[in-house]
Order: sequence, then structure tokens, then C-alpha cells
Amino acid sequence: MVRAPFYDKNGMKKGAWSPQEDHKLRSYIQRFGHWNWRELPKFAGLKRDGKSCRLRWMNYLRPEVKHGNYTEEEDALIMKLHEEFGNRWSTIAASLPGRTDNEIKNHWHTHLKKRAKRTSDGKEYSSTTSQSEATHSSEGEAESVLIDNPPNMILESSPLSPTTKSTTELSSFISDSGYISSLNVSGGMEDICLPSSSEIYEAQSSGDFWSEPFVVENIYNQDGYPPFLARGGLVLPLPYEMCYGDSADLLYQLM
DNA sequence: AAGCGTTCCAACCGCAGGCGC
DNA sequence: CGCGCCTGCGGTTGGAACGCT
Repeated sequence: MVRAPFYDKNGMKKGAWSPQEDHKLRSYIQRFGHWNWRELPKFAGLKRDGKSCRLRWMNYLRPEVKHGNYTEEEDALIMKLHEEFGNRWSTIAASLPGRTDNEIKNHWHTHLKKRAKRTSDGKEYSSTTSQSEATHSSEGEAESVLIDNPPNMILESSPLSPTTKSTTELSSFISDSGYISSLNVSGGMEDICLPSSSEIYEAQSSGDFWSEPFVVENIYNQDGYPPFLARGGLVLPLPYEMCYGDSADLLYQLM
């Protein structure tokens, strides 16, 4: 079902994700957001490229993502929207909370395409859609079926990513939403790892830092954060190993 | 039980758009 | 304006799971 894991010529892992990798990525993003997909895997302790991490998060690990079990209503809506928008899967996905463009695309090709073909011959399809239209009618109905997001739902455009947030704002967001607070099994927000630059240097030089040979002077300014991050007043998300100890493992077991 | 074909979906790839410099 | 970087999108593929003979 999934591609066998392998390493490409750059040492990047490809193919199926292991539960450990999922755990690392999920934990990291839930704590720090996806501030930069390209850099994220290094900080999360993953030997994956950013694109792969983004895909895995968007299509599989996001808490609001639903898997399988398409309802008749969803099927009808997909078919209707496909008729309207064609293969613009992201547009279609926007009208189906919890469904990703990739999953909808797959679902279309494996199930609905055939059904659409059948029904376009008979006219069963249009009767189905008219039923659906009855519930969310007239212009803008695509938006109107955008069912209310659950309280913990994070849209792609949501401010989970701290790129636009200052440290204070991010902390406020995090505690207000209760999102990351709930992750702090062993304490409060102070548990977020914010070691000094010397700690970072120590960890790096002791060899349990990233697998990549970073030079501390090039990466961290005197605040201990990479210049490109510190400029925006953003707290540096720390490498996975430094942030997740036993509490993360405990959390993982609870999940 | 074994071999073969089909189904299905996670993941990859290439491209385009947006943005900053 | 051109360039490079990053992100997101849509098409395609790999291969495990499943069904059939």
C-alpha cells in the first residue's frame, strides 16, 4: 500500500513514514507550528525533506483529518463540486471539513469517477445532487456547507504557524486555545524548551544535536536563535531531541 | 495453496504562483 | 524586471491488500 522506505542520494528518507517519524512531526508541529517547511525537519529531528513533512502533516497527521467512511452526503457533494470546479481538488476539499485534497482525489478516482460516469448515462446523479442542493442552495452554497469548525480544528490558514506571531502572541494563542497546554503532561507552558545558547552549543557539540554539521556561529545569534528567526521576534523551535523526553513518550502512549 | 490480476491510497514529482530582495 | 525561495496544487506511481481462478 505504501512505498518501502529508502534513502535518496542526499540522505533524505523517502517512502512510508514510521510511527516514530509521525510522532516526531506531530509533536513538533503541535508545539511550534510549521514555521518553515524546509527547515522544519532539521529541527524536528527528521531525515525528510520539508515537502514530505508538509504532505504527511496536511494529509494524514492533522488532528482534524478524517479518514475513509465517506457519507452519501459527502459523495454527493464531491460529485457536485467536481461537476462545477473540475479537478480543482483543493477547492473541493475546502468545502469538506476534515477531508484533504489528496484523499478526495483518491476517492474520486477509485469510487466516484465510475459512479459519475454511470449516473451521467442514467440521470440518477442529478437527482442525488438536487437533494443535496436543497439543503445548501443558491449561490455560495459551497461556503454554506462549510460546516462549523470544531473548536480544536486548525485550518491551513489558521494561526497555528507562528510565522506571523511574536513570542508573546504565540504563547498567548497557545494558552488561549489550550492546544499545547494540553500537551504539557509534566507542567505548564514553562515546559517549552527554551535553553540558552550555551545549552544549544553543548548539545550540538556533544553530538546529540542534528545530524547535520551546523556551525553554531552561523546559525545562532547571541540570543541563541538563528538570525532569520530572531529578526522576527520568533522563538526558535528547538530540535526534537532537546524538547521531547519522557513526557513526549508518555504523551505518545496516551495517544 | 499458489499464482495472477485488480484495487486503492500514501507518497512522490514537477510545475506554477506568491513573495521578498 | 529578474531571480531565488517557499508553498501549494494536481497528476502520477509504487506496492500492499485483496479477490479471483
